Amino acid sequence: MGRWEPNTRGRLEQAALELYVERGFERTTVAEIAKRAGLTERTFFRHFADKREVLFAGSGALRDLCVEAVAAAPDSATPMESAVAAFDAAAAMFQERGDLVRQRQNVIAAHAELRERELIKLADLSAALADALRGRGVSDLIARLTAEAGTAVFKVAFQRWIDNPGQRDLSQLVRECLDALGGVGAGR
Amino acid sequence: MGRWEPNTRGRLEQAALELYVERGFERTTVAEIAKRAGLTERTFFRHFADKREVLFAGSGALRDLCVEAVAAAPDSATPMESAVAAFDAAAAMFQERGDLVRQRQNVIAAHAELRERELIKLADLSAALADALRGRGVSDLIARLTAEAGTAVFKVAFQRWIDNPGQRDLSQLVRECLDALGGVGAGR
DNA sequence: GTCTATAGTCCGATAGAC
DNA sequence: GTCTATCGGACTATAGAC
Repeated sequence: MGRWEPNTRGRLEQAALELYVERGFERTTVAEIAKRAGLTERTFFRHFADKREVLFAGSGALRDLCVEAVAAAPDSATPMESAVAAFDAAAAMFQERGDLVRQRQNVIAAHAELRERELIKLADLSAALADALRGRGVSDLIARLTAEAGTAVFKVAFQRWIDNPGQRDLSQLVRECLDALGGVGAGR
Repeated sequence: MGRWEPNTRGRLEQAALELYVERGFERTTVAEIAKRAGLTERTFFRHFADKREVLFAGSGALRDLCVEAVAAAPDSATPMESAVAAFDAAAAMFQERGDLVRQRQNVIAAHAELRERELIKLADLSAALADALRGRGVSDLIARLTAEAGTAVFKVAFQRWIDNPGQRDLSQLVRECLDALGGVGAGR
């Protein structure tokens, strides 16, 4: 038991999300977030590189989860099947924290700066997936294409999941989108 | 002939790119850009929303070009064929300004902030393509999937084009990537 | 065109854990 | 002693308000 309250990062994350929801992202200062968490501005920046990053604290863990799912896919799996295993893992994580994810997504959708950050996190995920696929012996070109196209499909499925709350399972939506893309003919 | 030198925007764009190349994006201040263009800081911000945006001045025109290409595709074209027409138009534009595009891409690749901005411009392009496809009577789901997956393919092709200068035509690379993705089985 | 708030960095100080 | 986490103040540049 130390001098400080435990779980500094978590408190900052929660305070930030609350304030972003209450007053909007732009009308919230870092000083206010820190104050609500019982800390100072300076401490916020020790934990998060900038005001946006605090909303994406879980993205590293999500990426690791996806990479592990690709690595754990059976040898017989095609590149796209391996990628789908990753998205299933991601979908399960989102499904679990449904309300929190939706609240967070509302904030992100309302601010271009946050959408930018979200997109680069997705690009990081895609790069990590491509790496994982190369680790399975997939060629560089196919690894990149599978990761990018898979991420694109996931993006569409996720958006549908957000827009239609409680209608369908996210991983089911991913499969439907993938089938639809196959039907449209990626190579035609 | 007015009181001011002509082509204010263009001069700011050129000064910015030069300085970003010479000293790096972060080590360049807006005041320096304005000074080199013979203008004031204030004028810079009247033309560009922020320090990043000056590198993406052409993105609106590129998006329009792509949208027009989709609209101009023959009625018999599949959604993906229409999207490919858009990417062909984009490829021609990039091919034409090869050196400038590479210089600009070097700067972007070196700075996360700029990659973020690039990604949102690509997302805007994808959204515009989806809109154009819906305008052709394509369903919302297929329009989004085609636009997102097509953009994903273009991203990979563009990266290869940047990494291997002068080897192959960009539009040819797009086709090769699309074929490779079709081969890997988007829907399997 | 001037003024100002805020983001974000840098330096150092401090206080506990080990 | 070392390591790590918080805090304080001064500072620059961006970006928006007036």
